[in-house]
Amino acid sequence: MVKSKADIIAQDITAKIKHGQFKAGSFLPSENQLTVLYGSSRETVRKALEQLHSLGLIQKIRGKGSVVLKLGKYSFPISGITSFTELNKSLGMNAETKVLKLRKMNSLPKLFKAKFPKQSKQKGIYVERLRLIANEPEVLDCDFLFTPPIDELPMKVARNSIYDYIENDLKLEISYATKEITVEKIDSELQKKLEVKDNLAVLVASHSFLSDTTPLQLTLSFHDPSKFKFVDFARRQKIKP
Amino acid sequence: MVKSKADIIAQDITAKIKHGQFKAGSFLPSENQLTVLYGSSRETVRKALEQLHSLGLIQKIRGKGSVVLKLGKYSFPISGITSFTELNKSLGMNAETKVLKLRKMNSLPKLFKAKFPKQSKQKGIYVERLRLIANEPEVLDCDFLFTPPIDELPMKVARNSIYDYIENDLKLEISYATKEITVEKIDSELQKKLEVKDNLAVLVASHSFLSDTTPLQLTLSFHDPSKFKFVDFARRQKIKP
DNA sequence: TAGTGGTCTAGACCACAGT
DNA sequence: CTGTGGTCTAGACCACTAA
Repeated sequence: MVKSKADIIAQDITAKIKHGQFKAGSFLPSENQLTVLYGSSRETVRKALEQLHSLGLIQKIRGKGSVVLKLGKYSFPISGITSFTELNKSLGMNAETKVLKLRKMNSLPKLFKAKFPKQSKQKGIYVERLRLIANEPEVLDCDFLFTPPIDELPMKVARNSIYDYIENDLKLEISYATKEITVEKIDSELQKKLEVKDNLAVLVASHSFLSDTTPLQLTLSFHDPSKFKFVDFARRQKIKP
Repeated sequence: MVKSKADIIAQDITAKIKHGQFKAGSFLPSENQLTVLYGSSRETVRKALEQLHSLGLIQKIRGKGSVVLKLGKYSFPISGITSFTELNKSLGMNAETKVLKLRKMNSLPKLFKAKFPKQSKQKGIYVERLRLIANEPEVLDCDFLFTPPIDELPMKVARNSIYDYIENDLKLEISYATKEITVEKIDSELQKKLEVKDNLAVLVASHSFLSDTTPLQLTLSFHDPSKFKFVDFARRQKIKP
């Protein structure tokens, strides 16, 4: 995935915001100034700013300029498609991953059928991983990776980052996902794995796709309710149902 | 809020997708064809398509075209900033709203202080509303509307749509919000209002702002866990933390 | 080779803030 | 009035897909 000029500008400004070079509450240089600074046209600068705008890093005010918004610690990465490994790194959580299961299968495991009833029989790889933070269970991730496009999944990859493997080794482009968050009753086995008191867990069910719309993966993440937190930034839609 | 040419094109294509004129799994007309169809430049058409892309209605594939994605019933409106009233209308839920409290206050109610500790003392209007679907309690919404910009809130507005009042009567532009979803223990009073068995509720805490970054509103929504569902569409970020 | 989307440009005009 | 962001355009070149 090659980065466009607009992407580079967006990342550079993001970095400057993060490092306090552009401070929350103050204005960015004007679009014309950025045009000069980065040696590009105004439309290109505007495409870069549009990215920051939709992420909630800045607010554009007509006639005045672009204000840097103050962002909560978590407001950045949690919504969107971000792997546990990436979150771990960027938040410095020092988490641990235990791989409980990893095997190839010729059809969709029963566990998934309730949440993804429309999936036809399909080969794939099933991975079950427990995530611990400070030695306490936090999330149980159950993944089903479709074959194709994923033919093999080395144990080492499961212990580290599957996304990293898919993007950097297999050179596939993860593009989008649908997610559903609900609260579910869980059985005693799961309750034991997560070490929770109640028989409830927060379930994040997601279905992710490559950029050519090929289905890539189904995931069921069971979270300890007392530790679960989902942070989101949203803009008011112009397009309404 | 005036609509740009790109917005109109985006809405028109969205409508055509909804009405099956452009079918899920098939390709939209090419950008050049849309250029002719709408009598605009290609960049303008592309800005329209970009909106549909980020909403998850289409996927653009280089060298081939833009595919219409099939969207789940709920995938459209639920994330983002959408009022209960709007959701109710678009999903045909036939919901009912009971206003439990409505009064002006000179400082932030205690209830909010835990979730929004950084808010200074501030005048505003407190509204507490119970939402029922099929005569069963679904959500308890507690809102605090800052004064200014909101000076008055007629009872009739609280029973109907506060967002509609803010946007259409007061002509204010609601722009963005931060949200946080957690699972919380609730007291027996709240438990009674929601008519739930467990002493747990899903809490959606949000802070919304006008387009000039003026804080507008704090909301705490307590959901019956067994009925809670949050659906999201996400794209993989180019900009990473 | 022809058609698709991806990117970038230089210029134009507009609406709005602040002076 | 000047400077800001908001919109639109026409044209250019590129990378990719499919025949």
